[in-house]
Amino acid sequence: MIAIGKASRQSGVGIETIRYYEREGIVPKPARASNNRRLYSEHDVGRLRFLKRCRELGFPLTDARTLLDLSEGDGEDCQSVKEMAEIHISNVRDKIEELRCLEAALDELTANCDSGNASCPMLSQLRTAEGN
Amino acid sequence: MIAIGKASRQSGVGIETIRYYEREGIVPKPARASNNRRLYSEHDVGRLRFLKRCRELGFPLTDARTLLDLSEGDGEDCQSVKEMAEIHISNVRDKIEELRCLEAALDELTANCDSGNASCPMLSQLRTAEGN
DNA sequence: TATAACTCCTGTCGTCGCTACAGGATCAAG
DNA sequence: CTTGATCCTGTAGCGACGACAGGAGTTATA
Repeated sequence: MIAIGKASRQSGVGIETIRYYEREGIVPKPARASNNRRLYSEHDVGRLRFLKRCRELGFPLTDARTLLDLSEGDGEDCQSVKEMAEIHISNVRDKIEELRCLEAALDELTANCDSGNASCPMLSQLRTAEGN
Repeated sequence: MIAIGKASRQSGVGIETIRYYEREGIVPKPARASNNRRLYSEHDVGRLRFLKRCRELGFPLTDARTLLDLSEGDGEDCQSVKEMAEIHISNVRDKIEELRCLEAALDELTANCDSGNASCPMLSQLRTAEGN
């Protein structure tokens, strides 16, 4: 059983974040030492690592929580997992598309923006553009 | 001079958002009618539209504010505008790249996820994966 | 043994850009 | 005169933490 600092280092989840997960009920309350300090087991650290990976994959915390629950429950519901993942993938793809449009629009706006210009073409576009 | 609801409709910026911009000092405090209601001029509405377009282009609000200031100041500093825009474009590109990596990782994780599976390959990956 | 330096505790506020109330005043139309 | 739309101020909530403050306990060094 290790203290929170070590659990943080071993899992890659920040100390404040671990306490936040506890407050939010994402992870169960850990054991406490006689001096009131939190004590984590290997299993607890594993949970934190699991959550970390879900977050790195961009899952919202509520999804991460659900995935953790699915992972710890008996009879893994692969179908539910797949559905969640596919919704998430679709959101990611939408976001990519949105950002590509943004990128193109910004490129176009700054195309004629050069240091020699007296009046900035980007600003005048921003002032006068019709709603897209 | 029009009331806030009309200004909202004409600019596409929500009423609460307009008041928020005012509180934050993004736009100057508008005139007030004798009944204490805000009154907006054409120019005020133009400012709101300008901000709306900046936000649609993904600029953070502080940048939008700076762009607005540049736009209203005398002697437009096209160079500054370009710099801000290029930093923003670079952020957008980074984000796209990040999301593409995510997308690939998610695709791989869910590849073997089928309804017939007793134990979910995605969950077991999440449990055992080495830190990337 | 004294003290410094570290880790931990609880609790609260700040981030970003709004959005959604609550609770009230005022206004326009029928 | 009543209904309903619009407006006002002020505050709280979102997501997912991060950064304190202020205190208590622990470990390492002189």
